[in-house]
Amino acid sequence: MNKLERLKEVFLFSMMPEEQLQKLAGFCAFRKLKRNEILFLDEDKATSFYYIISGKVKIYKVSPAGQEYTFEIHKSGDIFAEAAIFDRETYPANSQAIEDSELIQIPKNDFIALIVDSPRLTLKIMHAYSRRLRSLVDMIESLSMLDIKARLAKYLLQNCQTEGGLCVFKYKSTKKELALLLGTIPESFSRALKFFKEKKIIEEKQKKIIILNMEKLKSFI
Amino acid sequence: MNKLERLKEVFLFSMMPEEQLQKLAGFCAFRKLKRNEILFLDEDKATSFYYIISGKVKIYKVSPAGQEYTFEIHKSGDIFAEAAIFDRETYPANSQAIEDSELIQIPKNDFIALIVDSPRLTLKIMHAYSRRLRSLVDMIESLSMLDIKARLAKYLLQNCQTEGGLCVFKYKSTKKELALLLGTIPESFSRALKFFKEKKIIEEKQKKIIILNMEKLKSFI
DNA sequence: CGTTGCGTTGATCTCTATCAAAAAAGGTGG
DNA sequence: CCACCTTTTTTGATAGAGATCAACGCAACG
Repeated sequence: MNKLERLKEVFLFSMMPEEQLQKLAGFCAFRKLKRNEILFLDEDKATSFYYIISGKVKIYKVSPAGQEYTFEIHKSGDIFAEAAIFDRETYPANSQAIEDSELIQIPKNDFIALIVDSPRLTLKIMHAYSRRLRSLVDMIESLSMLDIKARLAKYLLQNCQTEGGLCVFKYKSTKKELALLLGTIPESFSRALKFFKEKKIIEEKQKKIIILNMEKLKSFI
Repeated sequence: MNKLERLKEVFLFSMMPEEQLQKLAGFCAFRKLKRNEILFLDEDKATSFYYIISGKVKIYKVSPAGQEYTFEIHKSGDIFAEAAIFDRETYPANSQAIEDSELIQIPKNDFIALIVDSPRLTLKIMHAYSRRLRSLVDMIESLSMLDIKARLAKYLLQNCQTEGGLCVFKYKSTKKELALLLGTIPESFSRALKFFKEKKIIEEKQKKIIILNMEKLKSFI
């Protein structure tokens, strides 16, 4: 997979026009970190932010007494130190790889320049942000208001696609990941699926879930 | 409350510099809608987006057969039709007040102009978005990983302020709202508070929660 | 003083995480 | 293609967290 393709997988960049993406590819860098390698230290000048392709990176502080406190552990798919892009001049904490990791490093100033002299890009990014905000708020609502069956029903209805008159949801990964995405565990997820299958509301084939009765499914939300 | 103050309450605008906010106040409009009044129709030119001060507004479509389907019901505090700001030329659905409502109407083009010729504003807005994204992701993690006590502990630790050597969390609204914010109900929230009070980890005074033992509180996360 | 809304407490019941184990699905090598 | 092993998924039994329902204390307020 080349640089450009990898960049497109990062949510923040996924809606960027091709032209800008190529510029971005021009100044971003791919970096590999060995386990325990330090990425940056507290108070270092914040020149870049990062996207994790693989591995894990922790963000931590060390107290005057030498006590270490970990704030966050970022994993593959995360963007981090991005606060540095928009406000801070220095990093607010230390960062160290806790596994061998691969990162994309994006220099802050080049990125800001890219944004600033391209209103269209700005709007695209804002739009991407808006959509993401909306979907996160939606997820929070679901988690706090709905039980597992309802969350599953909602998820299927929101993510299905019509295919030969039928609504089908296809997934690539494992059911375990779907379960986690819905804020539950594989066992409970399996039981929720079973529930709808027994009621003939859905049907499973390989890695497809076919919705047989959308109205009934909706009624569980 | 004047126009400017009201605007500051809208998250999207809350981090805008005063100067720009005043411009915004110059071209936004306050509108009142009677129950059942139509705000815009599907395919109408999308000239504005809206913030709801009070009331409820639904977004809906009508099928060729005359069947109506409601997509969303927006309530006070929501921004809506904001997709229109960033990508679309026309509204993607109809919108109608389902209660008497009051809205702030923000013309899209004026708003875009405000953004576009002010890179600093752009960055501010992006920064605000970033922070909000982060906090929402954090909330999702909490909801799916932590029990009520842990969520309360985390929330208090994240939102407390030092005051005379003590860490204090002050709230303005009701406990009911705090409960909902933590994804639970007043009864359970009250029990969680009681749990920490009995353990002498926190103390309540009026609308303040005083953290007596931060270490112990942390240990519940 | 009644009334109204908020907060707390108690009793109960449901949902779902957990633990344990079986079943099914995928690989792998012969 | 089959036997074997690993991983994923399902099923069952159990326990615990938290929602629900009901009732009461309490303050603000007309």
